[in-house]
Amino acid sequence: MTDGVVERPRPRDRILETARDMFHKHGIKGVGVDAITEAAGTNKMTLYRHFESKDDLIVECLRANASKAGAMWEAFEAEFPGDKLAQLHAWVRKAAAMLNADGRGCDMANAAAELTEPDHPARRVIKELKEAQRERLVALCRDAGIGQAELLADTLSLLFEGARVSVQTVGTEGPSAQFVRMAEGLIVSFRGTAAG
Amino acid sequence: MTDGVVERPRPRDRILETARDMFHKHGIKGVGVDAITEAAGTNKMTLYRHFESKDDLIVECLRANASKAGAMWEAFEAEFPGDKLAQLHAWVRKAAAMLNADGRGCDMANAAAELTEPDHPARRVIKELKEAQRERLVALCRDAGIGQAELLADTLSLLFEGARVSVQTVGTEGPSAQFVRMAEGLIVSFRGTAAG
DNA sequence: TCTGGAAGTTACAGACCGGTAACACCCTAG
DNA sequence: CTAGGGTGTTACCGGTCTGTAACTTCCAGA
Repeated sequence: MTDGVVERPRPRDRILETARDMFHKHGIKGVGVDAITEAAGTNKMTLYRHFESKDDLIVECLRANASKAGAMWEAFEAEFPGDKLAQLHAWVRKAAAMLNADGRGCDMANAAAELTEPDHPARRVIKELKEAQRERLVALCRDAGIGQAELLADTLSLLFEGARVSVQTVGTEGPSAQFVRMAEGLIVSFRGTAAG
Repeated sequence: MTDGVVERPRPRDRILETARDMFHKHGIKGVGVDAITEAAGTNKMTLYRHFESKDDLIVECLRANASKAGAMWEAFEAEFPGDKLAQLHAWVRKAAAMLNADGRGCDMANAAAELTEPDHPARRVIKELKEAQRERLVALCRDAGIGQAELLADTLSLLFEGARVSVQTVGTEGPSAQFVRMAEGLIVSFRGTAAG
C-alpha cells in the first residue's frame, strides 16, 4: 500500500472549506480571518498568500458552493438518466431535505443580505450563479415536457427560496413545512396544462 | 396659527427612524452606532440614554417595522370594509409594490441572516412578529371563504418571501417579476376548491 | 546534503467597534 | 429668576477588524 492514512488537505483547501463552513454558520461579517485560519489549523499569513483579501476569499467560497450545487444536478441525471420528470421530483425532495438540514438559509442569499455595497465583488458572482441555477431549473422543466416551463421553474424557485428564509425566521414548523405539498401540487397542475 | 413649522421629532424618535433606514439599507452589522447618531443629528450618549444597547435598538427597530406593517393591514380594511377577498388582492398588489420599491429584502429576514447567535434577543421578536404576520394572512384567507386557507396563506407568504430575496440577488427582472401572476393564479385555483 | 519554496510565528499598523465618564449647555416648568 | 432634566461635547477604554513586515522552520526534490 502506498498510503495508509488520509492525506491532510493543503492549507488553501483547508482554509476554503473552513471558511465556507463558518460563513454558513455565523454569517460573513460574523467571522474574522483570524478565526478562520485558527479553525483551519493555519495562520493569517498563509491565508493572505492564497487569497488577495477577505472579499476574494468570500467570492471563492461562493463559487465552491455553486460547484457543489452543480454536482447535485449531475447526481440527478445519474440517478434518473433521461427521465427529466423524475429528476424534477428528485429536486423537490432534495430541496425539502435542505430545509431540514440546518436552520440557515441559502449562503448566496445570506451573503446578498449582508454585503450591501452595490459594487461588492461578491454581488456579481451571486447574480451570475443564481441565474445559472435558474437556467438549469427552467431547462429541467422544459425537458420534462411542461408547457409553461419558465413560470413553473420561477414559481418553484421562489417557493424554495422563501422556504429557506422562513426556516431561518420561524423554524421548520412554519410555512416551509408544506413545501413538498406545494411543489408537487404545482407540478401536477402545470402538467395538466402541458402543451405537447 | 399655533405652529407654522414642522416640529422636529425628539432625539429618541430621530434615532429610531434613522437606525431603521440605515439598518435596512446597509444591514445591521454594516452600521455602527456612531454613524447612526451622526445621521440622526445627535450623539452617542443620547442614544445610550434611550436604548440599553445596540441590540436593544435593533429590537426596537424591528418592532417599529412590524407596527408599520400593522398599519398596512388596517389600511386594507379601511379601503375594502368587510370585503376580505378584495383585501387579499390588495395584499398581493402591495406585496408586488414592495418588490419594486428597492433592492433590499425583508428587514426581519435580513436580520435573521445576520444575527446568527441562537439566543440573540432579536431572534425571539423576529419569530414572534413573523408568526403574527402569518396568522393575519391565514385569517384573511379563511374569512375570504377559501377552503384550505392555511395552505394558501403559507404558499403566498413563501412566494413573497422568496421574491424578496430573489430581488436582492438577481434583481427585479428575475423570477420575482412573475409574482403577481403566480399569486393571482393561486388564489383563483384555491377559490375553485373552496368549501362552502 | 544542499537548496528553494511553502508554511508558520510574532509583532505590529491603522482603523473601527460598542460602551462609558465627566462636564458644559440650554430650555422649560415652576 | 431659578432649578433640573434632557441634551451636546470631548475624551477615553478595551477589544476586534483587515492587512502587512520580518523572520524562522520545515520539507521535498535534486
